[in-house]
Amino acid sequence: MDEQEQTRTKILEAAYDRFMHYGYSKTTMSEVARDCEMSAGNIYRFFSSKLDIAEAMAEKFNNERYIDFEAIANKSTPSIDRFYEFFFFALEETYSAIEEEAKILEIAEILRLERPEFFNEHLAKERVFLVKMIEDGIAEGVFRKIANPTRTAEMLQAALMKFRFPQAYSKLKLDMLRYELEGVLQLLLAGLSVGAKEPVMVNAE
Amino acid sequence: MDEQEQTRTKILEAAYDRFMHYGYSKTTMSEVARDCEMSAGNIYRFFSSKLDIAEAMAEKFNNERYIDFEAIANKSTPSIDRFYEFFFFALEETYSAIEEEAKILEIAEILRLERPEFFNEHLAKERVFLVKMIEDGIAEGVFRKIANPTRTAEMLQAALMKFRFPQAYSKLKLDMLRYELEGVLQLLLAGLSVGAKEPVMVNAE
DNA sequence: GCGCTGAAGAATTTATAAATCATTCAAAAG
DNA sequence: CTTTTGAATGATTTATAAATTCTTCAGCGC
Repeated sequence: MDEQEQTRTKILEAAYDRFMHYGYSKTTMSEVARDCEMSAGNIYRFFSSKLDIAEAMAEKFNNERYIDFEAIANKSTPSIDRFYEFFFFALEETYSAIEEEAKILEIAEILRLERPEFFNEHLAKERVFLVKMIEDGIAEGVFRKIANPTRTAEMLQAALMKFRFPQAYSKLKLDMLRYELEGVLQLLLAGLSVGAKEPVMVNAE
Repeated sequence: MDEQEQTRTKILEAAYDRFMHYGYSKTTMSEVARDCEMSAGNIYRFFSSKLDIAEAMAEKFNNERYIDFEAIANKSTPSIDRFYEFFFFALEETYSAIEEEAKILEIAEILRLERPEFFNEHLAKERVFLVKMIEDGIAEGVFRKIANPTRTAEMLQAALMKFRFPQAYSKLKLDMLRYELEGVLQLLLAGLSVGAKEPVMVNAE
C-alpha cells in the first residue's frame, strides 16, 4: 500500500467514524480533515468530493458482502438451497445493518439518488452470482432450459427488489419481509423448475 | 342523492379542480370553500379533514379502475391472457395518469405515507380479482393445484409492486417497466403452471 | 517541482420571525 | 334544533438574512 493509498484509508476511516456517529449530512469536510490532521482542501487530492467518500465506503461494505455471496453461490448444496440462502442472507444482513445503524440508511438513500450508476453496478455484480446459480440448477436437472440466464437474473432482481433494499421500499417489519420473501421466492423458483411452462398468450396484442 | 351527499360531491369537485391545477399542498381549505360559496369551517361538516378529501378522490379514482379490473378478470379468455392484460393495463393506466398529471403523484405519495390502511385496502380489493384468475387458471388445467390462492395473490402483488406504483418505486421509463413486467410476469406464471414444482429445500434451516 | 494550506466563492443549510393554514367551536342565523 | 359562520388557536409553511459548507485554486514552504 503506497502513501497515497494509506492516506485514502485514513480519510475513509475518519469519515466512517463521523458518518456513523453524526450522519453523512451532519459531518463536515473540515471535521474529517481535522481528524486526519490536514486541511479540508487537501482531502480533495484524495477524493474528488464528499459523495465520493460515501461511495468508497459503500463499495467497501458491498465488497465484504460479495465475499459472502460468492461463498454461498459456490457451495455444493442444491441450487435451490443456495437461492434461499442467498436472498435470506442478503435480507437479514441489510436489514440488520440499517436497523442497528440508522446512519447507513441515510448514505444508501443519498447514493441511490445521486449515484444511480453505482446502484446499477452493484446489481450487475450480484447478478453474476445469480446467473451461476441458475446455470448450476440447469446442470442439476432441477431448472428447465433457460434461453437467457442473465435476463432471468434481471427479472429475479426486479421481483425481489423490495427484499434487497428493505427499508427503502417499504415499512414492513423483518418477520413480514421474511414471510413475503419466502413466498415470492417459492413462486419464482417454481417458475424455473423443469416442469414449468413459460406462458404463451393466445391473443398476443 | 340526498342534500348531504350533493354537497359532498360539490366540495369534491371543487377540490379536484384545485388539486389538479395547483397541487394538494398549495390548495387551501378556504379556497375550496370559496369555490363552493361556503366558509372553510363548514367543509368540516362534510369531510373531517383535508386528507379525507384526498382519500375520497383517490377512492373514486380506484373505483373506476375496479370496474376495468373486474371486466378483465371476468373475460372468457385464458387466465394467462387475463393476467397479462390485467397487469399491463394497470401499469399503463397508472403510469400515464401520473405522467400527464404530476399532481396525482403528490396525492398518492401523501396517502401512502399518511393513510397506509387505505393502501392496504386497495391491495386487498385488487387481490380479489387475482384470486379469481388463479382459480380460473386451475379450473382450465393451466395452473397447478394451489393450497392458498389468497396467499399466492399476495405474493404476486409483492413481486409486482414496482409495476403497480411505478413512479413511487423507481425512476424507470415506461418501456423499461414494460420489459421488466413482461419478464417477471412470465416467470411468476410459469411458477403457477401445472408442471411447476414448488421448490423443497434439502437442508431446511 | 511537489504537497499542502487557507482564503475565497458559490451553493446550501440554518435560524428566526412573520404569515398562512387546518381545524375547532362558540354563537349567530335560519 | 339544524346549519353556518367567523374568530381563535396551534401547527405548519414561507421569507429572509446570516452562517456554514463544499469545493477551488493561488501561492507558500519544502
